[in-house]
Amino acid sequence: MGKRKIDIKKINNKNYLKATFSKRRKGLFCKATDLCCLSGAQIAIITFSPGNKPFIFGHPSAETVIDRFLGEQASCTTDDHDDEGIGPVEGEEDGHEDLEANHDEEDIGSVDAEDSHEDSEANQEEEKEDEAGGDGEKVSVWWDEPIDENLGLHELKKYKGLLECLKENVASKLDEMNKREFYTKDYLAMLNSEIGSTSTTCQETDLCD
Amino acid sequence: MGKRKIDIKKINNKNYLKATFSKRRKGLFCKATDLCCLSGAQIAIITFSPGNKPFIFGHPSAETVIDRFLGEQASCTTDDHDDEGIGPVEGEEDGHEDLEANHDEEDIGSVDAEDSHEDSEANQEEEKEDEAGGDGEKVSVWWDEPIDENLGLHELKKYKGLLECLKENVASKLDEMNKREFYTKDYLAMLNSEIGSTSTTCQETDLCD
DNA sequence: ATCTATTAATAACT
DNA sequence: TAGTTATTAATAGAT
Repeated sequence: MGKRKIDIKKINNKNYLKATFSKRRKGLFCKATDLCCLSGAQIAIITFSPGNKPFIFGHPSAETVIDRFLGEQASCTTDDHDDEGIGPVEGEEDGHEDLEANHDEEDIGSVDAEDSHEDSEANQEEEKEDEAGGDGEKVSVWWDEPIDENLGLHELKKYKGLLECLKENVASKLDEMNKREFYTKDYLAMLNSEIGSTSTTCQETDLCD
Repeated sequence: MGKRKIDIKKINNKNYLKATFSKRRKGLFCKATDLCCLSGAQIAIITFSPGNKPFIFGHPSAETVIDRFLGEQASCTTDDHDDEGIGPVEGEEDGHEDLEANHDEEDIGSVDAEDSHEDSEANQEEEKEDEAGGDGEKVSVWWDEPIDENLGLHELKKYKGLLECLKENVASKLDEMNKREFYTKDYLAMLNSEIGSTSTTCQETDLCD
């Protein structure tokens, strides 16, 4: 999708590698957000960059989705190939509702090691990839642009749109399933508190620019 | 990117929802694969569709990346906001090498509940989304198109390209770090056994068509 | 499931 | 290192 078609093979140039990883990770997380907003799907993405820095995406939170996955895996000891270690997920707890998140409360939480802007859920943090040596580890949640750096109206608008999107998503889910209020507790409460506006349905807030 | 710009908001039409989720999940996994191949990053994606079916992507395997993430998280009990439950990942085990996968052996393993083509790592499985009721659960790994369905030269070519890509990726990593041979055991061995060809660098094997 | 008009992502450049 | 542009890639709507 660039000015020239590139081969999907390992990039050796460190600078190009870093730039490409950053751009494409951002694009990946953006795609994931779109998918969450459009379908209400639960998605977690764990990425370890070439510099070994973790970048996490999660809706409703990485931990929630991971726990659910691991939980289903654990309860699925039926079929096994041979020695693949962990079996697949299966029709466990078949009719498990929609927002299956038997957790306490975490969200698209963001934690950061250098700055400390742990405020909203839909956080965006930019991690400057060091070198492959990878000594400084960080966790990035939901995109880049640390709030402290590009802090401005534009960023806030993006957050707002994102949160509103999640809000609508949760609302839809609840309406659809009409259960699991604890889910709302975590998000709608947060959303309403974090943002004092009404509704933007996250459509034109250029989440992916 | 379609014939008309759409709002990124919850889709209510069930059929459109399913179609969109399928298409976009495929696109998401494709993007993840590209990123893995290009940068050598470790990525895991856990998705629960609107029908509550899990679709898993992982390189080198979902479990590997998840374990690494959870491991770093566990060893990072330093900073904590308040009651967010789980803290972030931090500069733990700072200089941890590249292929940090203290696991036994799993890979982009694919497990499936209906078919049973547990052969290669870079597996692609198509899960027909049921309805939101979600009674039949499955695990999908790396794309759709179950081998048993579209089984053909085209699919094999795609697998081949994908595996070769992973192979090159692993090879690059090893060359770069020169350690963790167990990693190779899982993949290079598999790759060499699964595919009797040479090298395709997964560039023109249209992994994302 | 395929096809195609469009939009969106991004490689190269600045 | 962030922004711009030419192209390619993803995909919404239709078949």
